[in-house]
Amino acid sequence: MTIGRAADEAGVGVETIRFYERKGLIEQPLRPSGGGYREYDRKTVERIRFIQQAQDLGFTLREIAELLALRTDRQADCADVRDQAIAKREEVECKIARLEEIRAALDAVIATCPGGGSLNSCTIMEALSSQRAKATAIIEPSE
Amino acid sequence: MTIGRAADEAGVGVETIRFYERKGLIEQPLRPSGGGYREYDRKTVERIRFIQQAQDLGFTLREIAELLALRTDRQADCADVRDQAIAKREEVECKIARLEEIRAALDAVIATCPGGGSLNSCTIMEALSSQRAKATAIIEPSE
DNA sequence: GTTGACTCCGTACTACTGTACGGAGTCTAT
DNA sequence: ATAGACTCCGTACAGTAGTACGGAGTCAAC
Repeated sequence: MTIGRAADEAGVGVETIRFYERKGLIEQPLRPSGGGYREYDRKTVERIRFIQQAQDLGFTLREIAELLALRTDRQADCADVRDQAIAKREEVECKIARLEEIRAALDAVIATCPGGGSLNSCTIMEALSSQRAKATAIIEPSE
Repeated sequence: MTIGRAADEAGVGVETIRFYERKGLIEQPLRPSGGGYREYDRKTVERIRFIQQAQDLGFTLREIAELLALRTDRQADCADVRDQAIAKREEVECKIARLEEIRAALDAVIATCPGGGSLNSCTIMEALSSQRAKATAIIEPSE
């Protein structure tokens, strides 16, 4: 299998494979002695699919590299992977919480906005110009 | 006020101010004729605070530049700002939904994980190695 | 009048995940 | 044997939001 074929099989671009190689996520096959094209195998394609799956779950390439390293680590056990997944869940949870804060703050400014008229009386602009340092302060004006 | 003082007042680094200047978010004060330090005023400090506030609400610098442009636009009205806020809310909503999907998928893999033993029987690794293209497929195994 | 702190300015680098480009080599089909 | 498609390889660029560095200029205080 040439790189182009492997890319098709894995559903990524050729450049993406090269990028993963540079990043050490997948090994670059040796070029046949005497020149010619590198030969990619099915395992590499599966490895790329693994990377895509993990990305879908929110793992960064760096984290995926760790997961992949575990795969070849004889000492590694399932608990290591589970720990990673739990940590990632934690992280996702934090991001959600932060975004929910932002959403609430946006809701608050939208709700008080008259929706028309000059910018001088725009409550959103006022909120942004306020001295308060935190967005959360906007939704919790009592201090 | 020198740039260092302005940075302190606004709660950012000197380099951040210079960066905003390069990006056109704030205007660089003219250097006094004959050389010397640039003079920053209170308005610039407030502009920087505005930027921070808007960032806290999830706006990118590019979007903030637009909001700032509206500020000096005589034609602009409150509805323009409101539209921006609503669009941003939409966007935040989407991000939350996507993260909730990821969280659910992580919950699913964590739940089925035995939590110990060899990697060969690790259900998380299996899930990542599966042929399915989407993370959502993991939480909805019926096809 | 000199020391130390600060500013000015351009450039390069950080992290992240790729994408694009260009010239040379190689493979396949006709 | 040659055209067209593909590969190889290094390098540069995309966007986002800064941070770091180094040498020269400037300012205030002692």
